[in-house]
Amino acid sequence: MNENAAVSALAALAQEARLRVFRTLVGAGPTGMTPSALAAALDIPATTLSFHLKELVHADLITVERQGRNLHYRPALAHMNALLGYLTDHCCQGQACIPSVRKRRATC
Amino acid sequence: MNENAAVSALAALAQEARLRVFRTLVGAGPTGMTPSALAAALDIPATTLSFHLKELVHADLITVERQGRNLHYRPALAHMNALLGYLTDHCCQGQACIPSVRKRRATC
DNA sequence: TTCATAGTTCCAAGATTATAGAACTATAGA
DNA sequence: TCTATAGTTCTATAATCTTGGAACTATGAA
Repeated sequence: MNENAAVSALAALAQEARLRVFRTLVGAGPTGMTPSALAAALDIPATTLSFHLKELVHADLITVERQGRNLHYRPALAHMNALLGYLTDHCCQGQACIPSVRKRRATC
Repeated sequence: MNENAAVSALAALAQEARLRVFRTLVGAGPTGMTPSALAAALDIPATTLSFHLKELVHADLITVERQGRNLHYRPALAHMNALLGYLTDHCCQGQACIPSVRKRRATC
């Protein structure tokens, strides 16, 4: 994860609808969710949702796979974790994390 | 850290100049840095820098304190760690972190 | 006071992002 | 092939963000 990728991923998550989409996909687990299920769950018009899904795909935070007539979107947890790693590295640079966080993070 | 605060913090970091400012402040340690030092280090015009610093302050990611004629900006590490905690919680929801990340995160 | 330095706010322009209807593409089933 | 369903792309509009010069505010020193 470099600076550009980090900015892209952060920008993708820095929007209420997209953060909700991502969180919902994470909650859905490895099966993923179709756009129609997401649209119903989050009450977002199909075209708007499609726009946001594309943003998340471009930022490598979710993946998509077709199964018959449906698409399945899934969270790219490895990339999300790479982002967390990048932020962790650059928030701790030159000093220790504050203890409360070191503890909470280890229980993840 | 709630959804709104997370979106604000993510948006504040989702911009190349601001991410660099934040990283530079983290690197500077507890003394912080003045806007002129930041402007020199990052080659950003004063007005543009001031705009970005305000965004970061509004997102609670940095703090500012006047000392005589100078201002000292410092990273708000607790808030940054709260953001990481929020993201960690919502990326791991319902399933374990992938192992490689659990390891790396614990060494932070 | 007066001046210089540090930094901000004001402002206008340009660029980017978000929203959602209409039209289009792809797939499965009859 | 024809039709219905799933989803996307096209398009226009509105909103928001970014940039940086000019003018302004605040502080310390002479």
